[in-house]
Amino acid sequence: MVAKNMNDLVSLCKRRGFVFPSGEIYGGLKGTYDYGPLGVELKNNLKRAWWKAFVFDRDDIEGLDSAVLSNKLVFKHSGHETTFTDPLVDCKNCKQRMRADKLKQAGVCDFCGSTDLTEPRDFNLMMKVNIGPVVDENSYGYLRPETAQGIFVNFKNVLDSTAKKVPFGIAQIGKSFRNEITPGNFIFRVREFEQMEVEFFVKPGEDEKWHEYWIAERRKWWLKQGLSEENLKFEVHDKSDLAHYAKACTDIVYQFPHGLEELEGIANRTDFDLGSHTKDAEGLGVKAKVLENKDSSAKLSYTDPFTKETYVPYVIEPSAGVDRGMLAILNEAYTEEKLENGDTRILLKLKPHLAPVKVAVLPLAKNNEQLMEKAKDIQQKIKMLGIGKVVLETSGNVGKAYRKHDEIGTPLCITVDFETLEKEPETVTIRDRDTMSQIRLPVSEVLNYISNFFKYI
RNA sequence: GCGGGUGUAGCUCAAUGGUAGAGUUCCAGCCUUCCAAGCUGGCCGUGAGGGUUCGAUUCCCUUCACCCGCUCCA
Repeated sequence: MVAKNMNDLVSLCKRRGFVFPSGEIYGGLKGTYDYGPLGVELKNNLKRAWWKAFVFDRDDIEGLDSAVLSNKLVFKHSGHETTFTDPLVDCKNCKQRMRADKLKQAGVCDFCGSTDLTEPRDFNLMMKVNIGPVVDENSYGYLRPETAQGIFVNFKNVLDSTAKKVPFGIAQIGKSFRNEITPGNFIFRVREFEQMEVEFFVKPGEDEKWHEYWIAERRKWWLKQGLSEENLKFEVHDKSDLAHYAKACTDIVYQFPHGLEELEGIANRTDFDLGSHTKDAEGLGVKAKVLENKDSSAKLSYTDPFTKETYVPYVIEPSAGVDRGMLAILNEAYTEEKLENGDTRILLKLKPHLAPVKVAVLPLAKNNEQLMEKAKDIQQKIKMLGIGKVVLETSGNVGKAYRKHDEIGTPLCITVDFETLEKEPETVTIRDRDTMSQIRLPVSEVLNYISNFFKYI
């Protein structure tokens, strides 16, 4: 499948209420978007699918929701204060901008060879925020640049309160903030974004095996969300291109409209994180290069109950972007279909569990009170199934209503017509979004049909 | 942040230094017998600020946002 045009996706998102530029009536704010009535449903559905797969369906992962506001010591010891800063230089000759520390030759422009470069300037990617009513030079903290650190600093709390045994993981979904130098490509790169991360703690030496395991798991999960195999690729990072915390990293990349780009990073973070946040790293035999930590009050180690061996676990981190995931899913689902009469039908072929609206109930004619009453009655019954959003669709005529729900990805439309009123037992038609085919069933069977249809994969 | 481009109705697109228009969407009413039907009426707009001018959506400046390229690694 070919990547779609980003403009078509942006336009649909705006038109139907998935995504709006944030604070649009005031001109917007760079790198921020608001999710509308349908967008929030899709996003919640995606997060719920993730949470179910990794927290509910497994016994070796626990959930967490840590604070966005962070004590600055967390990001001092995580290494972000020093490494989350990019020194950039501009070439005065050809006007290109480059990472000062990644120039092919120091002091020489990669593009035109000029040596007329500006002094390196630091771009700090972390958002500093004043905390507390009194503003002074020490009253700041950070909006977390990643959810991961909230997990590491709670390692001991979770271990003490749940009696988990290594290997085990902690999962978290939440907002993170980065002063991206150049936000762009719609919701792909934004300054406020949402992550879904598992930090999976393993015994040193078993880390590479678990790394491979998680790469495979995560691939399977994205396929279940509807991404196609041909648009999903892997990229193994070069040793020279690793983040400060990682020993190895494999990205799951997706063919977005704007290019092949990262959807999720799966990193082997070694014992760098727990090692950085623990006291007495040296005494615990931490292998990663970490600085001595005199601020932490805890030993972040684990003692094997059988062998009595004490060590600082290694961490495998599958870290996915929610917003990016949603963009990938929208891109994948967006379909333009030529109809026999020459019309184009736009539809979102979303997986049922992700669809913002699960079922639309349509009275064939909205000026008929009996049809309306019956439709409302059936809508109520479907709502009681607890599958999600079920709407009564009364705009336009049936054809229009079908097209509208095609475009927002509603998998099933139930139409209440005159036959429903006339015959016993009462029947309605169920229309399938992707095939446009209809079947007629008694209402009682329809409820079963719908429950089964939306039974989670 | 730098270079280049773009901002007119929810969407797609017109027009003009002199009252900003169409299609579609949306809302209301009439109608309705399964895939964007019809009729009537209605809501909504020159991204924001300033300048030139008798008059600016149009020309100039500033700003904001978006798109493409450079750096981004969810």
